[in-house]
Amino acid sequence: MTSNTFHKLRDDIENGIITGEFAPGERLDEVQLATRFGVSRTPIREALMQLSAIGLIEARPRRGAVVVDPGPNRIYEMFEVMAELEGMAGAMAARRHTEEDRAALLASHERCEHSAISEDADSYYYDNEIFHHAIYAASHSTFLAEQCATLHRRLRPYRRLQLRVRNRVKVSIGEHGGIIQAILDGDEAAARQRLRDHVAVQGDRFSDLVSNLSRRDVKKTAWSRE
Amino acid sequence: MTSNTFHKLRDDIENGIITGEFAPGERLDEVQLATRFGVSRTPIREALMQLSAIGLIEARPRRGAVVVDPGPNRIYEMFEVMAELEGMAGAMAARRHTEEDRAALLASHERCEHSAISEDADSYYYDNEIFHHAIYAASHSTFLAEQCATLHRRLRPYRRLQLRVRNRVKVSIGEHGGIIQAILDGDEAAARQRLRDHVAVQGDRFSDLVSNLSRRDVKKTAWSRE
DNA sequence: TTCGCAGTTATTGTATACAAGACTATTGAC
DNA sequence: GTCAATAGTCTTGTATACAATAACTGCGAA
Repeated sequence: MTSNTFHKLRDDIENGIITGEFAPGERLDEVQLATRFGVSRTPIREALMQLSAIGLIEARPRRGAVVVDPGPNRIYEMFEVMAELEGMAGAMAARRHTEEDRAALLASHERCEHSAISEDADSYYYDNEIFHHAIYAASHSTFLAEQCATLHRRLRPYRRLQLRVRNRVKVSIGEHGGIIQAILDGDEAAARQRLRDHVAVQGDRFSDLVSNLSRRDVKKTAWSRE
Repeated sequence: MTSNTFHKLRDDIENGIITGEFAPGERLDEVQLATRFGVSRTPIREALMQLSAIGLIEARPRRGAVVVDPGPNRIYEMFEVMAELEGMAGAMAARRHTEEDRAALLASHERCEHSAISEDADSYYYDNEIFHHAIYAASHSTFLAEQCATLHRRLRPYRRLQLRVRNRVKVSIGEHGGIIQAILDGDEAAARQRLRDHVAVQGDRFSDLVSNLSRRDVKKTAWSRE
């Protein structure tokens, strides 16, 4: 548990970005972060380097690091790729899922239904992640699972925005049911297609996303006046 | 041109890994690299941090960094994902390519044919990269293009191994022709399918890959005796 | 009043010094 | 003779000091 110092820093800052504590476009001051976390600048810099490599922040030479602010277009592109990767994971899961995968999928699906009924947005959000990770695991491709998990994580904040749309949770649950069935039936094509559609931000959902983004932007500018 | 010091370091080490100068499993000593590049340990560490975040090296706490050694299985998985992403890029390129994209695709294809005829393996390898990047660009999804480029880069060494297989270059050129045609015809499904098949490591090609990998391993152990 | 230049300040980039954990070798005991 | 424990060394992780550059502010001139 020694070098977890810097590892923990990385996760903390990453979480700060994902939760919106560090708003997109915000400058990340090294000494400020250092004093905040009670460490020197060195481990902070190393954490920022990693985040920069992942693409969460942009390190401009001699000008500090800022949280990247992907425009609606780029966010849409990210969801597009995510949809394709999830579809792929679904197809592979349909072909390769084991008895344990089947149990995990069903269990996570039930938990999602439970949270949806209790209308607890946060717990649904959490259980939804478990559901998707169960699919990644069932694909039995560790590399694909990692790629999916990484992208899923990066899209977290926007996924969260989407859940605010009226009835989205209910619709989502219904889609989950169809996905589970396709996977357990071993129907690759259906699993791929349903997961693609489930993840993709198409039609109305895109305008909903943009609308939510701009609402968040207002809050961001309010913050930046502090 | 100021902070390019560390940026250059990162690229240099990355290149060293990709070209095989730093063999998989090899330990990367910080002071050794520092003296070699004539800098202090600090920028070296920052470069290693980025490579660790990308997944090219594994940083074990207090025990140094080693070049990751993906087994045949993982390499296969990476090609699988690459095939899917390239197929996606091809489908989007078929739908969205502009007149400039068309020109770039045809030009890069011709260059590939030229290198293939002259049987210059290195220049074919290089022109092949340009061809694929032309497809990424034609997809007009910057995020997808970035993802493809990153994965393409990581698979470089293994791609190179594959070209050593007899007749692979000739077959590859033929596939390129079909891909170009599908894209320019606007045939999304065909473009996706042909690119998938072109990239995927299926059937004999997988055993060829494994065979070449083990041959490389022999060379690696020979190196490590130096 | 506004634009431009220069000096100052503040922040990043790099080096070095110090601390702490892991590997190794040697010695002692069984 | 072999195994284990301890001391020593080596390497990584962190802090601090110094250097260099970009941003800012203030002053002056057009």
